[in-house]
Amino acid sequence: MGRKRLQEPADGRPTVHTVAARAGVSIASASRVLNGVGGSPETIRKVREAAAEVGYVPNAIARSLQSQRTGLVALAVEDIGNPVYVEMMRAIEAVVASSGRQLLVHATGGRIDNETALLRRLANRYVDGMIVSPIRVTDEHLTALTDSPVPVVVVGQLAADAPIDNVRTDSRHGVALAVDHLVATGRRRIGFVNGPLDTVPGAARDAGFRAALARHGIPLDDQLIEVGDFQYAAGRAATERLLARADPDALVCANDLIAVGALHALLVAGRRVPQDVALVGMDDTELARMMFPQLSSVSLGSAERGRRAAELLLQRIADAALPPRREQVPPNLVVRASSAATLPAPRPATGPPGPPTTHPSSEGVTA
Amino acid sequence: MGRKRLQEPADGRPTVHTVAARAGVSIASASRVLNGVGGSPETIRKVREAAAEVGYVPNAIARSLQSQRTGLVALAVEDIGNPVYVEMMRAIEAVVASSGRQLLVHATGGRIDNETALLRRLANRYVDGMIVSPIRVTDEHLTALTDSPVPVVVVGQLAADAPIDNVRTDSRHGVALAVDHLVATGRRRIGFVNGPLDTVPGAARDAGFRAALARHGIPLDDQLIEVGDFQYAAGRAATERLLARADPDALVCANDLIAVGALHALLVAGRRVPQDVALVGMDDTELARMMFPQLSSVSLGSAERGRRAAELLLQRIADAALPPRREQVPPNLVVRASSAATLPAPRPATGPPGPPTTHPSSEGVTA
DNA sequence: AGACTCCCCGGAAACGTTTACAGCTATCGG
DNA sequence: CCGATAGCTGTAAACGTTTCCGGGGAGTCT
Repeated sequence: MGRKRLQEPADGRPTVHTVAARAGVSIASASRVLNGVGGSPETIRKVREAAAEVGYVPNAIARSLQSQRTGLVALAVEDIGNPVYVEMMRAIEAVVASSGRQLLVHATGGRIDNETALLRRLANRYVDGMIVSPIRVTDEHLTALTDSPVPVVVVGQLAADAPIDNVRTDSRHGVALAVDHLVATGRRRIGFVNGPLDTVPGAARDAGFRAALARHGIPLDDQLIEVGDFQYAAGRAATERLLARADPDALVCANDLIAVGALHALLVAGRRVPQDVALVGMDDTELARMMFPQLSSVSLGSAERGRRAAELLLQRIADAALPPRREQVPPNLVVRASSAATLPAPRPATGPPGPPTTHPSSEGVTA
Repeated sequence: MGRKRLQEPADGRPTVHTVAARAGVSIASASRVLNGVGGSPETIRKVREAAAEVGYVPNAIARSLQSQRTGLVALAVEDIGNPVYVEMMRAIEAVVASSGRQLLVHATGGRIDNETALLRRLANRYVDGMIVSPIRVTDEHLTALTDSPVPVVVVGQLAADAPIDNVRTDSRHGVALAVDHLVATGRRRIGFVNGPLDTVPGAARDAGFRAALARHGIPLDDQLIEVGDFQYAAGRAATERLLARADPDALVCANDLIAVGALHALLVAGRRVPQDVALVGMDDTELARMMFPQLSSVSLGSAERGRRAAELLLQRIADAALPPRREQVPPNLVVRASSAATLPAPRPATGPPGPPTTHPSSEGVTA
């Protein structure tokens, strides 16, 4: 004499049992109709009616428990305030949404323990997959990535033999594009404001800068290199330090936030941009176009990388047996007003400045 | 002769059954030990050991189904690229994380159908609660809010009698602060670049601007008012249109993105800021401090509003019977270089400009 | 007419966890 | 020495859904 299951939970919300009882069918039939699979016309009508009457909405958790997927995809980035991640997130969100899933965003603050903790928590299956863009990578990190219980795609540099889906760019080459451009327009005392050297992007950009100078036969001057965080304030402070001890005629910045900080520092110091100092940022975010003058910037294809990472992830979710894949998005220099002048005019003592130099607000020329 | 339940699922991941079997105890005991409630020392040792050996991680979905909560909180904003929402999100995330929950971020794009759809989906119980900052509110929207099945907190203006937790600011008064400041420093031809008038913030700011001018006895000049989106590009375009037909000596902008666009348009047009045109933004985001000159801006306490909204939400999740509450965060003008000059010097035909005016990069003075 | 196919339906199992309940042992107090 | 009590344990139900499986009815073909 089994006691009949409660039709209506205490909190009053209808379940499939409520609907089934009201329609006078079994929960199996009700479920089938609600999922649009099977059911006679009469049953379909009755169930639909009952569902509408009680305002039935399926419980996503119960559904997930049954189907073993949550319809959630996570994205973990260092700093959600950095426009480059906003662009990447937008691209990812578009792909993810088109597959009927939702995006969960985590800010790791670049702290590595934070990120490994996140990877560990993946094991509890709350998301179907994760895209992570780590700026520091340790061995522990790497093992957490490789034996993650849910699919993971990494955006960024990764050891060559790591069997992890990976979409990267070549930021070494990106820095080279910037240096080539500056050298070609007559700059020689080229400074570099970088992020922390113990990060993957920081190290790559540093190597790229040194190699590019060497290729042009320009001796490296340590006084022209500064390091800070990948943030506006750090970029501004680093540039102030650099200007206090050296006199660059161009500045390459490791990302756009740093470049904006550098621009601020240059203008405060009375340098004209680009006449006295040419400026090139990196990431080509919206921020670069907002500045006056507009900033030249090396696009690392963040939106494209995001889009591809999302596609890789969706494919892997669909088929876990896929071999690990690796995609690469080439960097691309966009020249704007901040580095447009061809050569640094010899600094006029106090020349007749005329009307304020009208910077062409050009939309930027792709190199 | 009931067939024994499978100990190990096909996908090989350990469940509490696996652990229990390995430890030689019942799943109930295993669960109790793993949750730290009860268990003899011997049982505790055995279960802990077994769990460690098989690398057991509890399945969050099953747990959620049982406990009726997911540990997820959603935030829905119009544009994730707007720094003001980034600041709000950071504040919310801090509170939410300190309660052991995670934040799910939705970008609605300001499309209202998108937002109501989101509210509907809430009924599937995928999150424990939601913070929403709508820029347009319809009746349908309002009913979706009021009879939402999960707790909702609204950040922004709302009809006075809506029984919904709500934290707001007084952006009318915010605009008034800006206008007062500009009038006090000698400006008279004050322009206004607003967002769409069919949005709640757009309408409030418009009303505030008109009221403030009236209070100072300054006649309203429609030529000095422009409207666009709450975005950089729209702000720049709107300012260009405004400058083409009028000659303001100050500009109030409905948010910082618009203000940055306005700054760009002003500089391209050869206007000096603040000497020719004083500029005041709104929201006081990081962006305002990045610009050169740094932008004065009316802080609407977005971080504070976010923090309070998160706290309201957590309290309501804990106790659904609470009466609806309403909190208010006062606006606050921060004066920086973009509106620092006390009065507009009569425009020199072509005066001796000397070295580029060194804008003090002051940290801003709170009014 | 009988066998076979096809479709629909309902019962019940399953997803993995927590927890109410009852039974057991051991300890302690009287 | 016996009863009460406290603490631990295992069985089973519950969360809400999907889905496997077997039964039954209607239709069709031989």
